Amino acid sequence: MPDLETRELRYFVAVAEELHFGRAADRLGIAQPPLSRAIRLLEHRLGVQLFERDRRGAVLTDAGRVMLRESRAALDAVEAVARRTRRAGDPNRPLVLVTKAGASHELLQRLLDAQAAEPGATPVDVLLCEVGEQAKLLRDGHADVALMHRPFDDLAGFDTEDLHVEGQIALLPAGHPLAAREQLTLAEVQGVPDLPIARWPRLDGSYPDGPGPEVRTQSQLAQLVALGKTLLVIPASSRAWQWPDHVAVPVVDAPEVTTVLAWPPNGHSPAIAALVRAAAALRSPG
Amino acid sequence: MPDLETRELRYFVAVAEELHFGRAADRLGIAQPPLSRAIRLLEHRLGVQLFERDRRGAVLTDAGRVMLRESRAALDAVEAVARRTRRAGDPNRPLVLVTKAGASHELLQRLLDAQAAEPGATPVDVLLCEVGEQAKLLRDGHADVALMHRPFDDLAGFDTEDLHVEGQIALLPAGHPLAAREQLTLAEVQGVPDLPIARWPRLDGSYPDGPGPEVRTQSQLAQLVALGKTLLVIPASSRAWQWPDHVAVPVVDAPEVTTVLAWPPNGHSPAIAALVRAAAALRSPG
DNA sequence: GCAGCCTAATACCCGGTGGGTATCAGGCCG
DNA sequence: CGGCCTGATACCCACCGGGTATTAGGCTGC
Repeated sequence: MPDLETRELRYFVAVAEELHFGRAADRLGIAQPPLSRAIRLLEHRLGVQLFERDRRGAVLTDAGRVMLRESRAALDAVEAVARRTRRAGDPNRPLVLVTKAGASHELLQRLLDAQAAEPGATPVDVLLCEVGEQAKLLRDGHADVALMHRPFDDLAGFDTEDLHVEGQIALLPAGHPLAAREQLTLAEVQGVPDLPIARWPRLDGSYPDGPGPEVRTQSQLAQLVALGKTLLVIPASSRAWQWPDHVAVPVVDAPEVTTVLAWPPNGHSPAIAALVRAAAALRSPG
Repeated sequence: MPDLETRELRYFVAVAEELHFGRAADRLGIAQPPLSRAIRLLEHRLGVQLFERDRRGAVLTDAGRVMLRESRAALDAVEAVARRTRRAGDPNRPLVLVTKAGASHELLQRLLDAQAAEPGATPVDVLLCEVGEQAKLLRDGHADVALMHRPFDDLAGFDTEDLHVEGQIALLPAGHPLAAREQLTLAEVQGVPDLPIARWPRLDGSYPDGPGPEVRTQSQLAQLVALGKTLLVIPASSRAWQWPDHVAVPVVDAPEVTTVLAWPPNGHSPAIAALVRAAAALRSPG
């Protein structure tokens, strides 16, 4: 049985995401018949049915869902080969550190300063991305290390070093009754009917049910808070980007948030190792 | 720039491992000229030199070493797609748990019993492998979960659950002077000139320097111990497979060994989740 | 109930490219 | 200097991945 080719994986992923052979073929820039044929050959080779063909398109079987998950990981790994190899060929390549736009700059600044102070330190490029994208960028080789937040981010499959632990605060409009409180509980925060908590997309892109507005990016969220449409529970250090007329109140029983440095587990490059050392040194005495 | 195909990765890995185009072509079952061409196209597409061509074959550049590491991971991921998808299509597939041959059966037995006791438990197949192979089998989809040992095994990239912590013992011939002691230290054990400690291969397959015999498998080792050629420092629970005329003495300052359950981080299948729950429950009251 | 559509599947053709064979080129060695 | 062992070049072929045209089968709506 011949091995899978990445082309076949890309074809499968396209169909699995579109659930429609025609649109998937469009997206791939090929015609529909060869795509249908490729998928059926794939099913035949694997001995597994991946789609239930329906008049209205196609739906994934259980095996298809497994394959989709695995295929995405494999394609990221293949992309990472190309990216990391190219970057390794560049003699004075910088490290790429990715972090959420809007997260605290203070910790990052200290980390960069500490690392730059070491002799022969590799320069570090900082890449800002939207919430939840760090893991993908790390996996597909766009970035070398990431600042992430437990328990929010998907840390599966990475090596990590804890940098900082902090509590969370609620961000409220200044005039709101709760804004005068010294502290709040999660129950109180979740029970405010006029300020429902915004909903973030899940890993698969869908949104949980609930009254709050759907939100994809930090800037959307910032705007909604400015409009007084929602409230936020965020790490204390993120207070930096609150609007002038908002108030931060500690939420005493919210889970603690740990800022971690994460990197892909394979073969520690010296540059990454040095950065991790700097990070570890930063934490213990500080 | 077209994406990398797994065929190209396999070609590259073959050459990188053989460091010889002719032998690599042999191994791949193709002729040498197309292989040379494929590699040079690859270098051209990536814009990176991967090999220094020498008369006596080829040697890897720095970028080539990066690519080799990344390629192996990517190929494992692609293989895992096929394996896991096939297995997902099998309606009553068992979970495959891999563990080192020769490790303690006691803990494993308790784990299997605990899991089997739950209603609707998935059957579990046990796969035995040689030292250090678990990680690869887990990565390429041959196994679903593994019993591994920190700090010995390569746990990078897996989710883990600690199961058991224990000290280590030295295994000696019964007649040896140190066999009469109540306990030993690492320094004493390493200083026995007539019983040098055996050497295991590193991750890349090479052996560290030293006086002890080179060893690849548990059975080789068992034989050497039986012959009185070497001594062992091993987790206390592995005492089970000692020969009749050998003696176990605790090594007080040896690092503690943690037995962990490890599994690939992507999308927790219910079956794995149930096994992990059983494992966690096993640990806390026990 | 039949016409029209929207889906995926089938039939068939074509060209690019991956692979084979034969050969070349250049150092090391005897 | 001549064998020889390396990778590189030249050239050819056939396979298969992709395109176009068409079919098949439902659901929808008039």
